[in-house]
Amino acid sequence: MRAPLALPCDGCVGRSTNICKPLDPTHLLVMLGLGGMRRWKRREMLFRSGDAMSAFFKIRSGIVAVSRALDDGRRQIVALRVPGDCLGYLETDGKYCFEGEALTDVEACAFDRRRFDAFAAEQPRLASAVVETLSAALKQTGEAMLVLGQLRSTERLAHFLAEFDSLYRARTGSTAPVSLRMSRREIADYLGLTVETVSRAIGQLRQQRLIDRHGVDTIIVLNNRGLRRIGKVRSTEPVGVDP
Amino acid sequence: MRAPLALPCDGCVGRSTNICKPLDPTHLLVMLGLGGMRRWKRREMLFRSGDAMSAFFKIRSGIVAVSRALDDGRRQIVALRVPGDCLGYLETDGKYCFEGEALTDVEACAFDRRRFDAFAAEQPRLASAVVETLSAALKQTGEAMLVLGQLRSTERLAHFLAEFDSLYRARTGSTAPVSLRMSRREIADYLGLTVETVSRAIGQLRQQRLIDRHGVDTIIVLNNRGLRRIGKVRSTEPVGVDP
DNA sequence: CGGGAACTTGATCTCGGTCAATATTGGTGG
DNA sequence: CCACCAATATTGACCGAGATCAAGTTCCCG
Repeated sequence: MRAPLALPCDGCVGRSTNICKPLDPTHLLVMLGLGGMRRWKRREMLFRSGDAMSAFFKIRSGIVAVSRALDDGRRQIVALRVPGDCLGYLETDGKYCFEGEALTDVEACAFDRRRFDAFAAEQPRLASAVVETLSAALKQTGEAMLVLGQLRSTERLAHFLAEFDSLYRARTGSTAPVSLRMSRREIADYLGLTVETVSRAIGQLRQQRLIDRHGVDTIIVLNNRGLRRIGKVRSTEPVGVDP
Repeated sequence: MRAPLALPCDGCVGRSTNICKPLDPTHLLVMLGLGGMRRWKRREMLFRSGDAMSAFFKIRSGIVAVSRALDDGRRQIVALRVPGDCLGYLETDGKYCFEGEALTDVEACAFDRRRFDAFAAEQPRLASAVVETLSAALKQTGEAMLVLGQLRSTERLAHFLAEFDSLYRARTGSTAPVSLRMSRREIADYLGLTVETVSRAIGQLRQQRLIDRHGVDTIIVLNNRGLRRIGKVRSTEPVGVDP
């Protein structure tokens, strides 16, 4: 259960205004002051580590990678954010402390942080939603640390694919094959591996008939349960039954 | 800046009551209903993954490891919590989702979660302190993912020692050598390495005169800055100057 | 089509894991 | 307080997963 933070940009697709799921319309207008919905193209940065922070974002469509880089070029993708998720919330004395990069074309609402904080201070409901969101993120990163610290390369990939597949299905309700839209480099930076190793791991899982490919960036999950077993996913999904 | 969450157990050492840094004494009595201060001995569990969650904890003294384990024995320590920190806050449908193990003898205050939530819902100040605490934890885990995913063994150890040393100094104000009180296994489980590799990495850093040892579990940091350079610590410390 | 980027595949190397043999150490009881 | 012993740590030899280096190959996109 992720992203319980309901914000006014929700459910506004195709309308002429961003405000339609109100808590309290008067306040929402204030919050949206920073610019409401914005768009980014694939590979563009929503924000950079060290930039002065003004806004955080709630994704309407697309996928964003939140990452942290070393001077020597190594980088670690710390989380993937999908529609409904928030990002760009963490700061270190007024500056973003991670990078946010659009992995696909992205639409997101920007919220002025100062105004949001002021607003949340008077809205216990909203404040506790923020706590929920942060708690969920913290659980995820705990799991991610287990993956990075303890799993081998193929286990890591299986874990990732199973989780992403489940998340994608849960969010879209779709049965269509998942299109990752992530390059090998991006997957590698997420899993703490090299592109070559990711490539080989994909080969292995394919040989085991757990996944298949249609084009480079569409990976079809044939056997979610099998992936979960290999990836040591402890959780309760998936819903459907497969071989 | 960690652990901004001020709770009524703070500053109560040596008094006959736990309540002395009040926000509002009437409410605090309610919150403390679960039992106030408790003690654990080294190696005891404060809570286990899967246990029904009733309380979370704020550490008065000692160090606690928060971890996640695999069925096959592998485990990953996800965070170290020191005096002033809270832990045991995350849950998955009413159950703890991590393990909390005392690395030293520990004193901590237990807070009934339900009552705390109810209380926080009416105290915007407290709610935003929770947000602060979770945000800080999330920044830490982001950094930890970078360490696990991108750094080599000696870099990981250097990073860890530098951070722990700084944290320890900041919290205690002491100049005395840091006594880790962690076994090689615990360090290994934190850094995603084996005990042998940790042992060898300690040897290397010692050869470089960056650290020294007095007994097995007291590691003396001789050159914090040097460790930070090796461990790719980007942050702003340390305060003092050393060679 | 053509060219360049991304991906795959193969060969080799290296870091860290594994296994095994000491060496320390700290806790316990005499 | 000391001696002993089990637990923990160190060290060495070897191995293997994954990194690195180097070709190919495929896939986009103009």
